[in-house]
Amino acid sequence: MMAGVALEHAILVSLLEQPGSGYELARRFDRSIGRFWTATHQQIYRVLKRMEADGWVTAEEIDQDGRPDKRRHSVAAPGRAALTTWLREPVQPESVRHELAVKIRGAAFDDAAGRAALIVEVERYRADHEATVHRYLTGEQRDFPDAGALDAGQRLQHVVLRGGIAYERMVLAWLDDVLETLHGLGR
Amino acid sequence: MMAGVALEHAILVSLLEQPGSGYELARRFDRSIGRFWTATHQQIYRVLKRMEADGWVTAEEIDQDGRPDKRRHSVAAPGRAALTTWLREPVQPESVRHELAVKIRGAAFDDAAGRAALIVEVERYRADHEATVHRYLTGEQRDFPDAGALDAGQRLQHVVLRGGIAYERMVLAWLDDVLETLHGLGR
DNA sequence: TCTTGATATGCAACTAGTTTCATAGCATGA
DNA sequence: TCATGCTATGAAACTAGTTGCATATCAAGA
Repeated sequence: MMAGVALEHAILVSLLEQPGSGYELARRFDRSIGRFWTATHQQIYRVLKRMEADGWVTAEEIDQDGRPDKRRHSVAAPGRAALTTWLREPVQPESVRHELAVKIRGAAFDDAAGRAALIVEVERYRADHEATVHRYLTGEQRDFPDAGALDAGQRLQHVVLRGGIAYERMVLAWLDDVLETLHGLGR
Repeated sequence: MMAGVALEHAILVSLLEQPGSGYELARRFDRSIGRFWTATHQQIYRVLKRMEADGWVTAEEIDQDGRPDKRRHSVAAPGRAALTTWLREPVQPESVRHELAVKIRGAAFDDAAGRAALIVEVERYRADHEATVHRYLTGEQRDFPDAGALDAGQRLQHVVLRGGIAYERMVLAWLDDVLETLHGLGR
């Protein structure tokens, strides 16, 4: 296993927090985990299958009524050992793919119509982030109502969520700066 | 060309700002562009070759004394047209791969020794970001000393740099929160 | 002279991630 | 009954990104 390859590890952490099916994991990656690690369901099912073959996770068939059966995965001892090993490796620098920043610098090579279109896009993008921060704040109220009464795992989940909130707020303030700058070019 | 596939476009923007060799592009990706789009030199040379074959960029052999020859690339009309088309496509959400956040949540499933090791890693990580924000601030002073006397391209580069600075400051504040939380678990 | 280090370019093999497509159960409402 | 939509899993093909290697020029210093 290479250092920095973390989808396996993100899945292990998520399954340790709460066992679940591939489908459930995919939804968690769309919400909570997806804040800092994205993955599609295809990728998750593939990696889950590999981890099962390697004995890192076990699966249990669950009959459900009212909906299709599912396979609930749990972390086995070798998976937990692999996670511990990985946890003690040096942290890789975060990698960012920020398309909007490329487009903003690219706007210098487009005309007024292109910059007007970019303003519209930035406003839409801003609305998305506005919605995200509200979702995070609602989740924070729901999951961590009493900051004094949390166990270790909850405190760690909470500090990561606070990071997500701080990130979203920073983005919103920066997008206001971007919009002001873009409007300023027209004057 | 798929939407959201932006290495080509990041290279086009960088070459429009300033023509240069693959090597120079790789250094820019380590510094300025790399703030929001990472790429290794191997990837850059490969994509550059493809863009040259597609007529998006042209290359000119430059004899240098005191160092090896290089091939300076410039954007050709089809490349500029491709960039304009891409600029007007909807902006994809930024994708984040934040390994540290996974490890913080993972620390709930490690022992006290593991958490102590994580604290050391977070401190090292914090020092890296501290150095980065200083580098950005120095670059800001150097490249944008007089905010009133900038052309459109410089203003757009400046607002992206301000985003980088805001991001780094947010990260530093959050890492302080993380360290406090990790220390709090031991008490 | 020999080593180190920066500049400069590139191939080959591998791993990770995305996109498209396919299947199927079951609930709800038109 | 039929369409829609959510739950649930997965294959196959493709594209992007990483890692390891290879090569070469030239400067500076041991």
